Amino acid sequence: MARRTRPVDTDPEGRPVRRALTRDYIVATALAVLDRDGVDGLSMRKLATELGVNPMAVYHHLPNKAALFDGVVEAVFSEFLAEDDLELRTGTWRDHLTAHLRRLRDVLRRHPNVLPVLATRPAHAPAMMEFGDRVIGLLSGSGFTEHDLLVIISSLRTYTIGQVLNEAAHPVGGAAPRAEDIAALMRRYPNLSKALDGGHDPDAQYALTVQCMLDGFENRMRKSGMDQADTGVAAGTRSARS
Amino acid sequence: MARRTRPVDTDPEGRPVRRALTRDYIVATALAVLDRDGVDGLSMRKLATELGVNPMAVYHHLPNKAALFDGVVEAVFSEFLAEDDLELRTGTWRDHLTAHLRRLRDVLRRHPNVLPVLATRPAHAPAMMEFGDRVIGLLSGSGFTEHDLLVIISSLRTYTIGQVLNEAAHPVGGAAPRAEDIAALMRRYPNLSKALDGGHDPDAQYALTVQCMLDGFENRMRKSGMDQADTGVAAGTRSARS
DNA sequence: TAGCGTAGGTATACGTCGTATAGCCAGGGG
DNA sequence: CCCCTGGCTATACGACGTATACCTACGCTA
Repeated sequence: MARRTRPVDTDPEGRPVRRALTRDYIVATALAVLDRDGVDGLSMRKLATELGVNPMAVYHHLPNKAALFDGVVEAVFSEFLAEDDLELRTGTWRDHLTAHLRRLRDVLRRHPNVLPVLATRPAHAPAMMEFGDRVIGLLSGSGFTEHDLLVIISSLRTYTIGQVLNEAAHPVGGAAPRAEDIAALMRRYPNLSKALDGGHDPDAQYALTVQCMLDGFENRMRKSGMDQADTGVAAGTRSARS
Repeated sequence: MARRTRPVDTDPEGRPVRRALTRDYIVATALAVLDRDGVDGLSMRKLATELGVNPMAVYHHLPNKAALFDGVVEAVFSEFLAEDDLELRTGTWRDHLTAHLRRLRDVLRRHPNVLPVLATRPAHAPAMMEFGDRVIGLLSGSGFTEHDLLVIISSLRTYTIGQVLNEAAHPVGGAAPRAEDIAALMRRYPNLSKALDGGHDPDAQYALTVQCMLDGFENRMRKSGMDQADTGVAAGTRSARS
């Protein structure tokens, strides 16, 4: 491998075979490897060969592996923010928040292998702050204080990430569980079994919990109805059971 | 090291210096090391020297490191269940649930370094199932269906774990952030800054969010008031702002 | 009591990991 | 023209998880 030592190598037809190495390109490749091979499958050395480069080359753009992980998490949030920008801003504050969270959940579910990394890197990701800031700005006229909006959005974000993490269930040290073992184990718990017969729909559980949380926040924190056409939403959607 | 090859070595006074090696003893030692040195500080080799034993000895009691992590998580949950057993069962369903969650949160906060491991190992821990099962049984007479109770308890558990994980903020790949950097970064987001002046109390946020979630669940899912002395709790605690 | 299987430890080794250190080399500014 | 510097390579080190093989005292049966 690496028959030539030149910055731009060429394939037999003479076209460049290796892109210029930048931080963004490295991070994007790392995200792809992570999606494909999981957390334990992403090593600096494998990343380097994926880039067609010496392992140490990466260290000229990123100080260490932790910074690489930071970059990957940031990339995922950037993906979310890009999608989020496309949405129009109509409807009630509840519509805004639920749509926001749905997009967040979609992006996270698209990268299940990033979740263990993302979930343990909470507050200091700039994209995460961007997330909070824009939602607070968006809903600042809806009758909540900024502080309350921060509580709302960060609690919902925490729950959303945790829920997607639960559904993905990719333990950080390897060792995926087998579904039948779980089922066998659960038979030992009668109340759990009773709660689970008739199946269990995680999507419905998520949606229901979010609506309940919004109800609760509105009930305790909302000062008055400053939002247009937004009265009685909680009561009106009482029938929205799964 | 290991001057004698016998299962029980002795110190100069002749007392045994090494306890018998069992799965439980290994797991307990691993938990102690994890608490002290963090996830990246727990290796099979360090654990073995901590036990005064050859690295491979551990593999006679646990198949691999993932199983060791499973055991540690199980041990933490067992700690929680032991404390939980001591509590009396009086008061309303809200009292039960909030007390339950407070104990869970306390135990988790006692082991911040276990959190990244625990949070990525969600459903198949027997102690976690025990958790759900007993709460469902405890609250089965409170006007919720078993299925709804499962939704409630698992959502609250997910939020609780995520919140403690956020507060601990120990990223899985190393790289702890510095508080001043976070503050500097936050100044770039005006809405966030406005929301955070006057300080931010994570305990209050947690308690408030839990109460709001309980309000919401009660509002949408509770059939009738079968619990004693429990009517109007949500409205009655409206003034319990932080 | 002699023999032996086995449980539970040790010894050694392999391949992989993150990354420190040092060298190499083309492009550009004096 | 020469040298500095930025970006890549080469090599090396120590730690990691764990496969494999070996050893040895204990408890069983005959």
